[in-house]
Amino acid sequence: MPVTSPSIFRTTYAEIAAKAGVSRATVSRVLNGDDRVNTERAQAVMDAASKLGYRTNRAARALSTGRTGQIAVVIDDSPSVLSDPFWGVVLAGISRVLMANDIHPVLMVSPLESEDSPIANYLEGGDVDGAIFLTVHKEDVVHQLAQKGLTVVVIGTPTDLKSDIVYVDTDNRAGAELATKHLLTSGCKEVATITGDISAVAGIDRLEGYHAAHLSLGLEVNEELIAHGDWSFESAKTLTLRLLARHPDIDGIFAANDAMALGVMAAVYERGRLVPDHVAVVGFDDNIMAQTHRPGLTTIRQDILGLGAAAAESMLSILQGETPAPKILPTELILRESA
Amino acid sequence: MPVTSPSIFRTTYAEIAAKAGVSRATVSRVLNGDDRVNTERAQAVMDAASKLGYRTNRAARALSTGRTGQIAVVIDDSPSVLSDPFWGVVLAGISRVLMANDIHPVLMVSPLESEDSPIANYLEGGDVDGAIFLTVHKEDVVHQLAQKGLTVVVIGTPTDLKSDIVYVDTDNRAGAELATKHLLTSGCKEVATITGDISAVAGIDRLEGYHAAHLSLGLEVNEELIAHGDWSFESAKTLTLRLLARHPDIDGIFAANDAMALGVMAAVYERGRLVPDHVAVVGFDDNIMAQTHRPGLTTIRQDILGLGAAAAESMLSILQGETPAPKILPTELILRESA
DNA sequence: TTAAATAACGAAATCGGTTTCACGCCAGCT
DNA sequence: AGCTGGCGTGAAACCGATTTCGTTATTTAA
Repeated sequence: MPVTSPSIFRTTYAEIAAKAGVSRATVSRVLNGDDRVNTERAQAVMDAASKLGYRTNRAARALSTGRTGQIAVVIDDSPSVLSDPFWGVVLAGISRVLMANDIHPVLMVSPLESEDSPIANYLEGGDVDGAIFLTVHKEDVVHQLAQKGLTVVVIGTPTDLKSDIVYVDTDNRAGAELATKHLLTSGCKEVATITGDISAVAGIDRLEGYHAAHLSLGLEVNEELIAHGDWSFESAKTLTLRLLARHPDIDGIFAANDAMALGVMAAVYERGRLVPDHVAVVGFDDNIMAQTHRPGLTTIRQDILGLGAAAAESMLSILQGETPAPKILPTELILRESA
Repeated sequence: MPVTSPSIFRTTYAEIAAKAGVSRATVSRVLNGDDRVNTERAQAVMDAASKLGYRTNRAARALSTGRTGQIAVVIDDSPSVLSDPFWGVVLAGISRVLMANDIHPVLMVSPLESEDSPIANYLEGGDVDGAIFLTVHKEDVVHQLAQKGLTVVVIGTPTDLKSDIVYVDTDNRAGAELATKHLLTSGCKEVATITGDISAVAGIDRLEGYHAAHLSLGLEVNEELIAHGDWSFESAKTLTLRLLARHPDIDGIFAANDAMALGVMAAVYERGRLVPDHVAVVGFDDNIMAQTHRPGLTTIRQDILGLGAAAAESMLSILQGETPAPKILPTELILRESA
């Protein structure tokens, strides 16, 4: 056993019990807020506990109660998802809420391909009380895990809405509508869009918002102005070049996320045109890139921190035995120079 | 007790023991690779275990061994550190290595102000085998924790090098030297620098690199060309405006990180000058902003994923009873348009 | 005034692995 | 032949908190 002793000092119920002159059972009762204990004794226990610097041994508690006080946060790192600042902020939101409730997030960065990948296996192992999924991995795997009794919350709307999986999401549709309307009502005649991945619900919803904006303003959508990207800077850049070549009169573009909006702008400049003078651009997310880019990107801000917090709250709520409804968070138009 | 039963199925040693016709002790020995067990029996145990879908109960093991198989990853979220993609990637690196060793990272996003903040308290509680600190919080707090027996690894060089705390870092000095040399040897005559926070070692080291580059080329450093920023876009922008006003002949600027490099560029444009034509700019980090910005930012790439991985490896190494040396990771110059 | 109910509390079992200890057995030694 | 030394194994103790189950002591109801 090549192991050094982690010489961290711990006091146990036994010591507190001895010092306070009660049994371990009573110590447990007091420390867990059971009010049926004689006031003086309770006080004695509290005193002893704080004097001895007691800290509960979570492993022991977990073994005894079957609750670990830990929630897995699962991130699919296909290429390198965490390099997107978005997820970092979501993590912060989750962490904040969980920690406030004395629950610890266990980070698992790894693809969750199949039902018997190491992660799935671990999640079933009962070493966490639940799992929050940050990107919709194989949705069916998540389902299977839920089926097996794992408490699950996903961030992002599931494809299969009939499933009763609890989720939280940004109001992508309304946000996209807001963005598109802004372009349409601020002088643009020909507003194109670069969509995200259309196999993802977020991608679909943001496209629907684009449609909805036209509809509510009594305008027709020209299907030729819709180009299907994949959320990436590069895809947006190429698609925009193509769009502009075919439709030189385009004067506004809604990109389904900020990274693509930057790609759009890069393309616009490459064609020798200016943002927003010739082509106005609106993005979606409001991440740092949107703020530091020149010209500043007009975009839809989602409450990312709130998204994480909401997911954590839903998780806690389920763990309390409630059945929270899905939460859809509102968005906000942030005006900068690009539109 | 407002609690639902997490109905996850578990099999225990007892069941395996029964099925294989041995004692629990033997099951434990087999499953932990003790080779002193009769081969046939061992095989029987293995079969039974896999047939029953055994998964070890980490809480039970932790209680028994005193090792939890968990490492805290502590992030100071003063403003909102996680919105910097840098840390997300570090996290991924840590996670990858740890998971491969069946150790789980527990995320703690919270300021670690004092020795008795909730986090410090938790870390002392022994519910993790060690802690990796992502931004150097109050360095003395980390020391105190180490003193109390917590196994500690920090990312970033500590101010107090005499302390024997294990750390990993990027070679900031060499990277900065590389950046500055690139500017000096590609035609720039007046190369300024916007430093990072000089109270941080990374800030100091990158400034030293700037000096070293001049020195090794036999050039004098003009102290007036050094402006002290705080890593932020804004600080760099204001400082650059001031520098350019006072020294119009500046034709190259090394910014101590990418965010500031973008600030520098913003300022340069605002003065009506062009990058790299009039002023060449080099950053440090190579984050997404560097890649998506126009013009592309020439910068120093650090191996961020490797940084996290190295930290995790050092942690594992300490846990094995070894005493790893600090690791300093090399950097690389990435050429784009800005210089 | 007595029986039944209730309150306060401790002894002991429990959660599921790990580890010490002792026992039986066989090989190798004198 | 009689010992010593290992080896393989299981019984049982143990980690620390929780919880059931009784046992007293104190009320309340009859």
